[in-house]
Amino acid sequence: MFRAFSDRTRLRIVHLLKPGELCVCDLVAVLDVPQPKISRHLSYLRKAGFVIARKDGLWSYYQLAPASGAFHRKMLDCVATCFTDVPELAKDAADLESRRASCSGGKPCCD
Amino acid sequence: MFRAFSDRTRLRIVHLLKPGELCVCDLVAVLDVPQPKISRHLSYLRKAGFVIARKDGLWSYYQLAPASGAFHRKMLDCVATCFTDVPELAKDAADLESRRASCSGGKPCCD
DNA sequence: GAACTATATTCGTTTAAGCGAATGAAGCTG
DNA sequence: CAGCTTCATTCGCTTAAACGAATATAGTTC
Repeated sequence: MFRAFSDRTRLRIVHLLKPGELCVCDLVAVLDVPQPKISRHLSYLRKAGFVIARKDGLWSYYQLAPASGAFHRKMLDCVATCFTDVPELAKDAADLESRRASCSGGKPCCD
Repeated sequence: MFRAFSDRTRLRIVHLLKPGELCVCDLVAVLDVPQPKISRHLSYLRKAGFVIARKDGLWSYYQLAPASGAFHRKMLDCVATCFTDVPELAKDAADLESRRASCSGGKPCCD
């Protein structure tokens, strides 16, 4: 369980997913890591029950899974606190914001 | 940070230390793992700032470190919740209790 | 001080995690 | 259908974590 959060990339993903669901291409663009790496970590988080996937045509959207128990809830709480301490994570959120602003269409812009 | 808790043996140690300080030999006896392994994990936890050591003659006593910040506090909170979910941890606590009963001296009994 | 006890550390090996590159699968578009 | 886009998965490799065995350290007891 703790192991799911013991990786930097996974933490960054969870952080970005906190406000709401995101497309895989958004994560790739904002975190600036190769797409297979993102998919691998998303798969890990999905199997651990921390995120859920939704497919819409060509795109896959991920969001945090609703807490499945007391431990899960505490865990998310704990992660949220951790976010305020790590500057890199704040930068990710800002990057996402600016990306959101630049592509205003209803569909994601993955180019 | 999360990585410190991502190991089964370390989680068991932290669990046993929750009620109060323990001697290394207690941990070795209760968890039934080799002494060097216990010492290695204690060293890990000490460097991560989660436990503190106290030496009294021939024995070393370890206890949980006081929370050093919001994140640390949440983390301990999270771990406490996790304990109720894992049966193996409950067994450890019971083993410690029975060991406590059998050696009633003021000093630990490490034989 | 010699033998013993509890704990810490080192060494070499094994095992698991994470990664890049390439490939596969599925849906869209023209 | 051909080509393109998004995402998932596999393969081989590299790196790091964890381990057992042996050894070192430091304090105790006789």
